[in-house]
Formats: sequence, C-alpha cells, structure tokens
Amino acid sequence: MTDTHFLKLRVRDRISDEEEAALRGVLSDTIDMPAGYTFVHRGEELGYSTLLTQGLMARYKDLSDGQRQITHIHVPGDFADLHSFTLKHLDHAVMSLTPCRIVRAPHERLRVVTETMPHLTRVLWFSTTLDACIHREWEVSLGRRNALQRTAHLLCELQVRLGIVGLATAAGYALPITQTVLAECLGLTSVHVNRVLKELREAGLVEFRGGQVDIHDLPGLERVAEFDPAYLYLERRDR
Amino acid sequence: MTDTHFLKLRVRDRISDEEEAALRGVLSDTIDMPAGYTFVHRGEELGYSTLLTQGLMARYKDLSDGQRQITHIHVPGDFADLHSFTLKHLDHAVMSLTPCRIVRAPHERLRVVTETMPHLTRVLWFSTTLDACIHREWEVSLGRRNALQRTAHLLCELQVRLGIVGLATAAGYALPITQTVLAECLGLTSVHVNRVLKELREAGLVEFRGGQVDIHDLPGLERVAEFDPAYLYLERRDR
DNA sequence: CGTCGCTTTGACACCTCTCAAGGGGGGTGG
DNA sequence: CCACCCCCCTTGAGAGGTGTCAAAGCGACG
Repeated sequence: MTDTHFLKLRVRDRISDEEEAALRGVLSDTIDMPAGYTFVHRGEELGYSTLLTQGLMARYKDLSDGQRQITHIHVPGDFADLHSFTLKHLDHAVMSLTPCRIVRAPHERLRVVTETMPHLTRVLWFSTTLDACIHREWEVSLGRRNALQRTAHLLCELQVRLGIVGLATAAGYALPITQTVLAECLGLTSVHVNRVLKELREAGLVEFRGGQVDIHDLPGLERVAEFDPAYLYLERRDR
Repeated sequence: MTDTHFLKLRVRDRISDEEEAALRGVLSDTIDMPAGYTFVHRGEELGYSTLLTQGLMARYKDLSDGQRQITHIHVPGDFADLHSFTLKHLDHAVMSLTPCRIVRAPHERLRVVTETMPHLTRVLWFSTTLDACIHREWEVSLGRRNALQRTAHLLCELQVRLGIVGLATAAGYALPITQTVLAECLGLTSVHVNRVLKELREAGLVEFRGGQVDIHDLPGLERVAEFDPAYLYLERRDR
C-alpha cells in the first residue's frame, strides 16, 4: 500500500532494492482517519512524519478572522510532513480532506537513514525541496494569475500529480473536496470559485461536479492556465 | 565575510568547530555583481550553490505577459539556491536586487559533506525547509491578507531576518529596492504599493523612503500585519 | 419527509488595477 | 555649471475583478 510512494520517487530517481527495503523499514503503524480531521496541529512537537497512502490531505494556516489558507494539497505517495523531521514542530496544521490512510515514519528511524544512507537521504531531501517548488508555483498563482487561470492551473497540477501515482488520466480524476476547500487553496471565496467553475465548464474545458474532475479539453485547460509542469520535476535524475 | 551565514545557522542549532571548518571548506570563489543581474536562469544546469554574503537577492518567475512574481527575498547569510543541490536545475530564476557579494559552494563538495557529516547535512536540509516555511507564509499573505496587511507583514519579516544577521534594529533597516520590486513580492502593482506605503506612513507605523525602512511603531506594525515570527524558527534546537 | 450541507445565482460594494499626468532627484553630456 | 533625461515616486479618475450578502435549489441521509 506504500507503493504509490515508490512510484513517485522512481519518477525522479533510481531507488535500489536496498534503499527501498530501508525505507520500508522506516515505516511503522498504519492509521486510518475520517475526512476533515486535523491530525497535526500548528506548533505541536512531532516525533514522526506521515506518509499518505490513500486519500487527500492539506497543509493549512488559520488567520485570526477565521479565514484559512491551504498552502499545499497532498496526494497519495506524498510525505505530508517530512519537513517536520528537520523542523521538529510545524508552522502550520495538516488535515485530511477525505478519508485517509497514512503510515507513520518515526523520526529516530529517519535519523538512522540520514546517518547511513547518503543517497537515500538526498532523495528524501529532494522530496521536501519539491514541495517547496510547488509552494513557489502557488505563490505565482496567488500573486499574479486571475481566478480563472489560477483555478485551471490547480486542476492541471493535480492531474499531473495524481497521474504519477495512477489516480488520474487525461480524461479526469476523483477530487472529492468541496468548492470551499478549493477556494481555500486558491485565495478566493467559494462563491467566486463557483462562478469560475461555471465559466470553465461553459468553455468546454473541464467540469467539476460531485467530487469528480472531468477534463474535456486538457490542452485547452493547460493553455488557459499557461501550465508548464517543469516545476514538478518529472524527469529522472541522480540526486 | 561568511560570518553572517554562521550567525544565521547558530540561531537555530549548535554548530561545532569541525562543522564550521567543513562548511568553510565547501566554499570556493567570491564573486561581486551589480544590482539587477540575473545570475541563475530558469532551468539552467547548476554545479554549485550560492551563499549570499552582502546585498539582497530574489527568486522570481516570469509570466508570459511580462508580469513577474518574486517568490523569496534573500538576505546576507542565506544560501540563495541550496535547493539546487537536490534539484540540479531550478524552476525559477535568481537575481541580485542590490550590488551583491556571493561565495560559491560547488555541489561536489556539498555531496562530500552529505556523505560524511550527517548532522551538518541535516542543518543544511533544515535551511531549505526554512525557506519553504517562508514560502508558505507568503502564500498566506498573497491568498488572504489585503494589501496593507501584506505589505506590513513583509516589512516585519525582513526586520527579523535582517536583525538576525545584525542588519536591522527595532528602528529600521536599509532596504535599497524600488516600490516596483516590492510590488513584485506582494502580488500588487507598484501604484498600489505606493498608496499602501502612504497609508502606513500616515498611520505613523513605518516610513519607506530612499531605500530605508524607518519603523516608528514596531508593535503597531506587527499588529496590522498580525505578524507572528514562529514560522522563522528563531529558537535553537538540535536537528 | 425533513434537515443539513453544499451549490448556484443575483445585486451591489469595495479593493485593486489601469491609464494618465506631473514631480523629483541623480547622472550625464554639453 | 547647467540642462536634459531617465527612472522612480506620487496622485487622480475611472474600470474591472472579486467579495459580501442574501436567497433559493439540490441531494444525501437519517
């Protein structure tokens, strides 16, 4: 069930059998949780990182006036909080957006990896820098793209990221979240997201309904978003 | 001249003499460059990372319509592109905002560190995850804070980050950039940044003029920004 | 069959952008 | 030494994108 993670890693690097075994050895308990459950609170001391194997999760920050900004969406195969290994406690919270299955990776075991397996350590390090690449692209969206482009861009990103782990095709993917959650990713209100989705639908590009994204015109969608997947580092390299 | 970097590291962790020596050994040539010089282009293959010792730099992405989003500002002591060690090539460009002095850290030397010095490796890894923390806070600003709060927040962040390396006090700091650059950080137009700065000035909070930030009311400014420096991880911990 | 959460739509407000013009300061060349 | 120029800052007027408020529709579920 952790195969999605190795799928994701192997898109970007060569992972030896020994490394795969070591990484599997890092993992401990499997836990299931319902949707909408905040299982890492801001500032909380963490002794393990969380590998997501099923479902969608989000990193988010709350503001004093009740607003919320989601800073990252996690798909199966992602370490949701590998960065807590170096940070110790997080500057944000992490919640499940759908029912999720996770596997824990205790930090003391990760530490052993970093002390014995340099290449695998670089692969894990890369994984956190890849998260940062996505953060930067979201900054660009939030800062410079209008609501339509921004929404289209997120849908394109998720198509690629879910596609890597076999959960999306060019025709679409399951995205069982509400328009309100989408709005919290996009720095918009749910009312406006609704209007934008209508516009994308009427343009014949993509339809988001009932937790399902149906892509009718992927090139068209990517054109609207000016989507360039380079920031997702899909090519295989040695780290 | 690389002392600012060790100042920054030592705020967050214990660095042994041996580790300091190893890190100094990683560094090679010192280079000076003028303001406004893009010295890392998007997608370019990189064989070294860049430690900034003097001046300000920015990571940015250009959009097809000529807009630009700055995703991060670097202050002295920062590795501007340590993440290129694991990424190999960057998804964004890096430029000098002011005249800068940098020191290069060849990747093959960094690799030796990651194969022999686990703790120092984690410290370097931490440094890239700290960048990601700042990216996330910028996402929150860009997505949820209005122009006034957003501007105030950036000025607070720079006060702290420059303060760590002795380049800011509670009374202010040098910030020799234009309002246009500020706008490219904040996802605004320079015209609107100008209006916001006027509002902050007339509220008696802060004055930005001639490349100098004069803070007249730091608590007031932090209140407007709802600034909480937790995301900058100012406490010392073992990584 | 009622309730509750999510979606959808409309009218209007407001924040930020766009376009435009003028002012100021520093550098450069005559 | 002065004049000019260029870049940046400043301000105004109007436009437009997104938010706010409100109400109705819809579907899942008990």
